[in-house]
Amino acid sequence: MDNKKERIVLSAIEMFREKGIEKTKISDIVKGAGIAQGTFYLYFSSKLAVMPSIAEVMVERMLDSIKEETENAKDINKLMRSIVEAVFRLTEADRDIFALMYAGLAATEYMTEWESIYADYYKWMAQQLEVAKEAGAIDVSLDSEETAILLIGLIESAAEQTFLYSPKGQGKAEEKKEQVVQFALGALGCRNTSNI
Amino acid sequence: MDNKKERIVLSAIEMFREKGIEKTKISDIVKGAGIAQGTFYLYFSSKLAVMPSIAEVMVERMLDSIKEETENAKDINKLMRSIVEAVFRLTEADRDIFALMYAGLAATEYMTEWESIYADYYKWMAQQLEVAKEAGAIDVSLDSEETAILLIGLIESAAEQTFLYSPKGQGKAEEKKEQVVQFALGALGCRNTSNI
Amino acid sequence: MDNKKERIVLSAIEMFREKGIEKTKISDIVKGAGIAQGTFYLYFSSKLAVMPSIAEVMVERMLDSIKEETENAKDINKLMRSIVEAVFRLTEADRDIFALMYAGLAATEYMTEWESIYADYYKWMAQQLEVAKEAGAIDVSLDSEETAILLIGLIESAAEQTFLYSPKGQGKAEEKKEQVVQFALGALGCRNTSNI
Amino acid sequence: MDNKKERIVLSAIEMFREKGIEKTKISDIVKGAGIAQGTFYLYFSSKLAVMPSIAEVMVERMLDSIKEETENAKDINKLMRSIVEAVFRLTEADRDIFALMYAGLAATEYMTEWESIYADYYKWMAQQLEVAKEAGAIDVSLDSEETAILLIGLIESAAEQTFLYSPKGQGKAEEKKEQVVQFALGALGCRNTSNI
DNA sequence: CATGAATGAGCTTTCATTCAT
DNA sequence: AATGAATGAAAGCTCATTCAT
Repeated sequence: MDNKKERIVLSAIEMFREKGIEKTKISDIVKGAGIAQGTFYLYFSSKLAVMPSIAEVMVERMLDSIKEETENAKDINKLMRSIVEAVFRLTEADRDIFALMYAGLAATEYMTEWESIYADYYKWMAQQLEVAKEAGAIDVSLDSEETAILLIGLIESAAEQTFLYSPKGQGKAEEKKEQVVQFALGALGCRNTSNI
Repeated sequence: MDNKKERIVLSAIEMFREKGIEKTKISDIVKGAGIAQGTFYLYFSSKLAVMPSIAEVMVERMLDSIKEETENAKDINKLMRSIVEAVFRLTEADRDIFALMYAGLAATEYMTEWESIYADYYKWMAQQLEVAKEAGAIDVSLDSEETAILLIGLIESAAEQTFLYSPKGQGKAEEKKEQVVQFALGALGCRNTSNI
Repeated sequence: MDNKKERIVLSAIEMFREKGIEKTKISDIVKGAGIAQGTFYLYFSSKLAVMPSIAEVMVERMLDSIKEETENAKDINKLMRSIVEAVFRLTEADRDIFALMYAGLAATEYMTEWESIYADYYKWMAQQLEVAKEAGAIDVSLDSEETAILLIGLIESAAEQTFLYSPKGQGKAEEKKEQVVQFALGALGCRNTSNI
Repeated sequence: MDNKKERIVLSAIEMFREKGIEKTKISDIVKGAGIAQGTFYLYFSSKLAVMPSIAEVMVERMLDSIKEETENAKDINKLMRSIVEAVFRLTEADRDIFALMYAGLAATEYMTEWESIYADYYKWMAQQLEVAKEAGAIDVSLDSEETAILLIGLIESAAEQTFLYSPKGQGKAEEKKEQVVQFALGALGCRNTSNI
């Protein structure tokens, strides 16, 4: 059943996180999934071919988490803070998986699948910006779609820089988050409102 | 001689770019470098251990190229445009190498070397912001160091999104660049000046 | 139904011819036969176990073709020419199948089934020789049975040498055939009659 | 060294003979050759790629043996007897190897290498026929080259039929040999001389 | 009788690493 | 320092075979 495919994906996430991509063997994945070696090949052609499925799961988790976090954020200021909060939190928690997602997708021909994987995420963010525009909170001349993409890229790169690439940056996470929020609000044309 | 080490790095860039990281074998690298199999191990302990050296070369190229491009940029507006221009151009030209750099570093324990590799790049950008502050062109309350990091992350993620992850995004590169410039200037607190 | 068995045999001929014995998988055969993987085992115990059935089909085709070709051959001279003609023609057309028959049978314990598969063929040839003897056309001291076997072996080996093993021998087929006919007639003790 | 290649070929002959082609694993071959698994692939790309080398060895052995056997055969009659004797003897002794040679070569793309492998054998036989012609022992109108090929094919097919394909034919080997000799001499146009 | 998803033993093949030269 | 033939551990992958449906 498709049950099997899902079990492979979840096991792969688990294993990649535990041992890294290079050191994870297909035999590890199938062991974790509780299926036979050959069964793996009925669903995926190689270890890296699992990556898009993993990314899908991760981005979905990310978006769910952000939606939850921003449930009570009524103004753009709070919204942005909540988003940054969620992204930083998840990047820290799953830093290894995010790293391997970038690695896995980048290392392969699957790279251009990114966009479709992020589609929902981008769309949601664009909708938030639309709402903010209607509320007169941000610059109405911004292109919501494109700005959404830039915002997400900005926040993710900051989170990655903090948790993935910086040996000691994690202590400064709070400052970093504040910086990103300010930077983002400025870019959205509502710096003043953000001064508290 | 150190000549040999350099030849290994250049050959590795070439091979990784041609065949991807996974499929590049040490035998390919040494063949390209014109040295013997065993010699590789006198300089690097593994395939991925070459990554930091590759990244160094690439970031250096990137910074050199940006410096050249921004030579005549006298105000923050032009400066930002020039930087975006340079980053987009290089990302497009060397998109495969950048992808593999992220992949290669992310896949390994070398990830935290990123920061030191980017150090000069960050420093240069911070200096530019200082200059802009002194000229009264941007918000003086910004932390130059941190803002530099965010700016670079923002621009790179936009370029990557355009050239690496988006199957057809390349046609919209000009629009994308303009968006990033506006976004960045807004974040720096000088949106109005950027209106042409 | 036995329909299924036949479809397996025909599909196996097709597949072996297309991809060779080694590279033909049971999955290929069943795909070609339009039946399920498991069904194969209801009729044959393995890939090579299909060989005798294939050989039967092929030798039957061969004998039918020879009979047709020799229908109007009234003297030993014409008969021999017609046989050589038919064997060469079929070997050329089905060279790949003959090769794989030898291979398939030789590679297994089924090798000694050859003889029973060839039985009708040998018998028919022996009868022809008997007729020729009665007509005083060939040496009456020959053992028809044994000579039949030798003749068939001779002609087949010549045809194989021409079409299977010789990269460029095919251009010389006409000469070859003439050589074989002369050789055979000589062996049968009727060289002079064959001079035209 | 080339020593290694030779050891692989000899071990392959040994193993194929013992266990058959299908059941012989590359690990068996390398074990027999006393080399490492990987070393095999420095010399041959697959199990079947060894076949031409095996065939070379076998045909060489065959020719050597025939030469030895025919050393004292002064007339065509004795010569033919000696050749048949040698071919039958070797086919019986090495029946399994001959079977696998046909199987192995036939099963692959190496089939057309047969001709070059047999070249020396054909040449030697043609020379013998030339000598017989000069001695007036056989029909001078025969094409030595082509007749040599037919003769070898005839004798081999008879020997194979006797030892490879016939379950109980081995008891009749002596008769078979006599039949072949008579058949061959007849074909060469010297039946009368052969009547003893 | 027929199916075909699942199996997993065991093969082929790779390729990083070594070390005598 | 440099070599590259040889290694062999270990991985990928196949595919004949089974068996619940």
